[in-house]
Amino acid sequence: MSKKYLITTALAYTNGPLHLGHVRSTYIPADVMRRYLKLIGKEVIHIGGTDNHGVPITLTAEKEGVSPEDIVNKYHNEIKRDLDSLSIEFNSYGKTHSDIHIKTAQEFYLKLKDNGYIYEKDIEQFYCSRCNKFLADRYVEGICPHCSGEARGDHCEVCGRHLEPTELINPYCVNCGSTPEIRKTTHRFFRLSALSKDLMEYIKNSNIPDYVKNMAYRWIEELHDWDISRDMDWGVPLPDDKNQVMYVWLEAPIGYISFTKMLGDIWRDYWLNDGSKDVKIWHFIGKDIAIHHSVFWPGMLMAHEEYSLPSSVISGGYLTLEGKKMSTSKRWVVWVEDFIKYFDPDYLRYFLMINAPLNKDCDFSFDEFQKRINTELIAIIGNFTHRTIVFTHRKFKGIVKVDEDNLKEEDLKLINKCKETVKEYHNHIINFNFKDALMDIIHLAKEGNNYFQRMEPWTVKDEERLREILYTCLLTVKYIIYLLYPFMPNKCRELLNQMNEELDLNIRESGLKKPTVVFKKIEDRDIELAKKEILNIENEDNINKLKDKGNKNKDKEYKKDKENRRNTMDTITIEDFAKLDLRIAQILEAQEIPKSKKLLKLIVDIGDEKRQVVAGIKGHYTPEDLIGKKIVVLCNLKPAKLCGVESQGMILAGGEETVALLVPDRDIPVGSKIQ
RNA sequence: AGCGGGGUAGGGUAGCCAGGCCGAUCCCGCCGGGCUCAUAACCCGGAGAUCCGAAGUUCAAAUCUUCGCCCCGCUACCA
Repeated sequence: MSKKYLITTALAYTNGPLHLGHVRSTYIPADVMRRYLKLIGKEVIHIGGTDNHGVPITLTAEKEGVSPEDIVNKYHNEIKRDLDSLSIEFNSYGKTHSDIHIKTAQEFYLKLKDNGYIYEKDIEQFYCSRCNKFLADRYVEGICPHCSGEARGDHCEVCGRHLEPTELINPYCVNCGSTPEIRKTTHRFFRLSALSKDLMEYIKNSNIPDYVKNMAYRWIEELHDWDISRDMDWGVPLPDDKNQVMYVWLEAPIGYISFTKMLGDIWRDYWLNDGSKDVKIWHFIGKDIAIHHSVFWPGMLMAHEEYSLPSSVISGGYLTLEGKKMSTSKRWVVWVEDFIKYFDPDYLRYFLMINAPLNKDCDFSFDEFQKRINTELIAIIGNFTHRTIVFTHRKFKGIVKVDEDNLKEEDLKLINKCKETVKEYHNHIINFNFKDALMDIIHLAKEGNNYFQRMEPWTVKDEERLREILYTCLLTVKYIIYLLYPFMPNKCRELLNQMNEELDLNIRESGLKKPTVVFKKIEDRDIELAKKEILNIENEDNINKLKDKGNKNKDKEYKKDKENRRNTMDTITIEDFAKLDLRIAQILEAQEIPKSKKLLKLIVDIGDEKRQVVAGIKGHYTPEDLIGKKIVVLCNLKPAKLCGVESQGMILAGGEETVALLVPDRDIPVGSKIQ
């Protein structure tokens, strides 16, 4: 094994906080690895940060009427807070919108230029004269010339064909709807194609997982040069043309280097490739950016010539939520911030790592989460550690130590199992098989339980023998804590604290604190509550299950709880109410949104302007019913996109099975304020 | 549509690349028994799988080949 390790995690994009998918595919595995390497005495640093440039951030900023910096700072802080809340630790955590990064990226660019990898070429791009800017591919939509379907930028949504954006029929700017013109502009290109042989060789010899390799090979077969400049002003300015910025995918990965530089001169030990270094660079990422990290980024590093190439790219699979694809816009997502209000962060770390092998897609479901925690972690591992500590405390008030030479065969058998488990676990971790590593711990705890059962320490009268048995159990507990620590650092610290012990594989004779339950069960009610409040669903099945159990008290409690929550949520002041801009509006147009089950798109007159509002009343009202109706609209609701359609307000309606719109019972003018 | 992954007992999942050790692994669930130190936990035993379908290669296939069916993800902000 190498001595030094540089672990990086994908730079989070600062236009939203973190959700469970992010942490499962990237941050938790990286932190587990980091903690493990540190535990076995390696020099390891974890470098991360946020990616702050690119078009989506400028759009969000425009929408919210603030500067891109404001958006970046807001989400940078939220993302870091989420990472902290899960005990994901960094040696350095930076921002790409920072002096050190901009300087590093510009130097990198100039080096590529000096080495002959950058050239200029005129290209044609859409330019929106109303928005006054060049439009990135995905901000132009139009009709596909092949199938007449709806196409976006360089890709047809209907037939799936790749298009040149300029081929689009009736193109329009997604932002303002006007027809963009084609303008010439001079872009910088990175001579990636010159590197295809070297890249092929590099990938073949690297430790990148096979399926990433396969993807990369296919990519390299048709390697094009890379357009690396953009006509906009939010980003890292090109050092040789201040009117353009670097394409984010060129600039962002350089952040791994910039943020290492934040640690001072030691950055050279990790990045400079002078042939003498024994450093492994591991990039933890989500599978969507595997190509960037296995082809583009190594290509950049090769062209630069001074830096080490990644040793491996660890590409995490995707997470679905309750069997369905996550979607931030459809709000089918669990944010880290919300999750940890209900459950222990260490439980999340455990679950996400044991649920499936890292490279596979898998599902997060609240029921599965509860089951795994209660029946595996708590019933097997937690039970063994707890029964050992409680029993020892009762008998001896402290940790007992004995001479290992006197131990019996059955004792040594368990201790041997501990030692074997350490080896197996090690192999699993360094091969990124986190699930298997956790299974090793479960198996060890099962052996522990088995031993405890067979030895029946509660019947043993001979004190010396009892000490031996408990010593064997306590030692096994220490092994379990040691191995579990990278996954559940806080719970393990708690256990060690109770035992008055250190994080290692020995035990000392010392006093035990009065044991308390460290791994607490997840109750059905917590799961129901979380489902309801996080996912916004009431799971009738599970509520029924509670009833079926005949546990009337629980049922009553649950109902009471529910009512309490309703009541506490209700009281607001008149000032709160005054924040709502509610007005009488008239529906001018209404049409169905084809892709959706519930939504109608309405154009409403709110007095001084017309608004597009999306309403979830399809099936309850037909578009014809609605036109001309006067209704109530909440006008100052933050705009949102539903099923891809912008909604600039909310109409008021009530009811569940039968839905009714709120309408004024006398005729009053459009635009009248509700108060 | 293209690309990637996958279909193994009630639910998850290992094995498949390097065919025989597979009369198929492990975790949960289920059934029976035991124990009472422990968070209704723990321990022992058991039942339960035409390894998606069809054809082929082979002395031998869950594992290789071909065809078909089905699921999921990516290709669009997003790991």
